[in-house]
Amino acid sequence: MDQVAPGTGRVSDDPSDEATLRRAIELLFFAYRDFTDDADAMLVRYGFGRAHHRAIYFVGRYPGISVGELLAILKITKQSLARVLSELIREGFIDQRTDAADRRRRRLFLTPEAEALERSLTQRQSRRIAAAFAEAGDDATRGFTTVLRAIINPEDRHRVPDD
Amino acid sequence: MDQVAPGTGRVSDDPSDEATLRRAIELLFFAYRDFTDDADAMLVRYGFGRAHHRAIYFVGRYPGISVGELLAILKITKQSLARVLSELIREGFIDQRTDAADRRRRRLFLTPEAEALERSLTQRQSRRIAAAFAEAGDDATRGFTTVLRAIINPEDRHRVPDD
DNA sequence: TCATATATGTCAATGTTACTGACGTATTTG
DNA sequence: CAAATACGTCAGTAACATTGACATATATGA
Repeated sequence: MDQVAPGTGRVSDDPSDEATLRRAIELLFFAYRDFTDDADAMLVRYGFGRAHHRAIYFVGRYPGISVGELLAILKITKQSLARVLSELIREGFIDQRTDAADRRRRRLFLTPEAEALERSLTQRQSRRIAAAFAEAGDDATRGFTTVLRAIINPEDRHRVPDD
Repeated sequence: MDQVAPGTGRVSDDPSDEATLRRAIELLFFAYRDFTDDADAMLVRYGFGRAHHRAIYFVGRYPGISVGELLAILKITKQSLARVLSELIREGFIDQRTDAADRRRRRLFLTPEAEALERSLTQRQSRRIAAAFAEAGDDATRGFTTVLRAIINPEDRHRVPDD
């Protein structure tokens, strides 16, 4: 195998070799697996899943967001979102208000209860990220941000602040 | 809002403030969304989903892996894996061989067809990662790796090389 | 104004991935 | 031999996603 650089006994640092890329793939898998677990564990108590969480998160992030914009962020189908959204509305987690200017648009808002849940979920995940940042240092943190942004499709990079 | 550091007009770099942590959460979401899309698009042609991909990936990564070890990696239930695995075996993508020493164990291997599929899927995802690494630079790449590893539960960090 | 486009909601049918909990069997190990 | 381990399998359930078609309200451009 060419996984070990000659003489070092470690994975090569050449960022384009296969071992390095596979390592990145695996890091993404394991990190995302554990990262989502933090929230999943809380959501079961509400009968919600990951899709509900994502909707709550982005409605909280962009209060008054329209259904169409939320669809563009989540990249799921209208039906998938509709089910999740109608459950959240029925359970009193999301309010829908017709846009005053363009009355085709429904603007979405979190109820106070949902805001509390969102804060709690985000806090959990933030704790994990903050611990990793502290452990890795500021330099690594900047690198993490830079690479993750570069992984995102160019047309969607504007969705994350600090361009 | 305290999202803007005084005088900079940009998101603060303090890696523990809320805006930075939320940005990290969003980066993870968007990056993982686009990253998995690469493979998902190929898998539909085989009638496979993300779970099949993960099984194929890790059996390819660790030829002869046991069912139990695969479960520990994927962190899904035995039943979920059993369905995926039996489909892959039935379709000729995975071979099962009883371990010679401990005959309770079933060791899993990719068939040549699955190896080809695995390479093709991994290549797609690698291309995205490699492009991001090239764009971000070696320094950022190391930071990315360091932080992602720190996000993973400590007891599972050994699963990714270069400890 | 009229035709077209947009935003949203909703229907039916379907598939993948996941869960819990229980049980059976073969095999290894103390 | 008893207990633990590895694996497979049963039944039932649910979350999350898909495609495609259709309805409605509203906005907008020719």
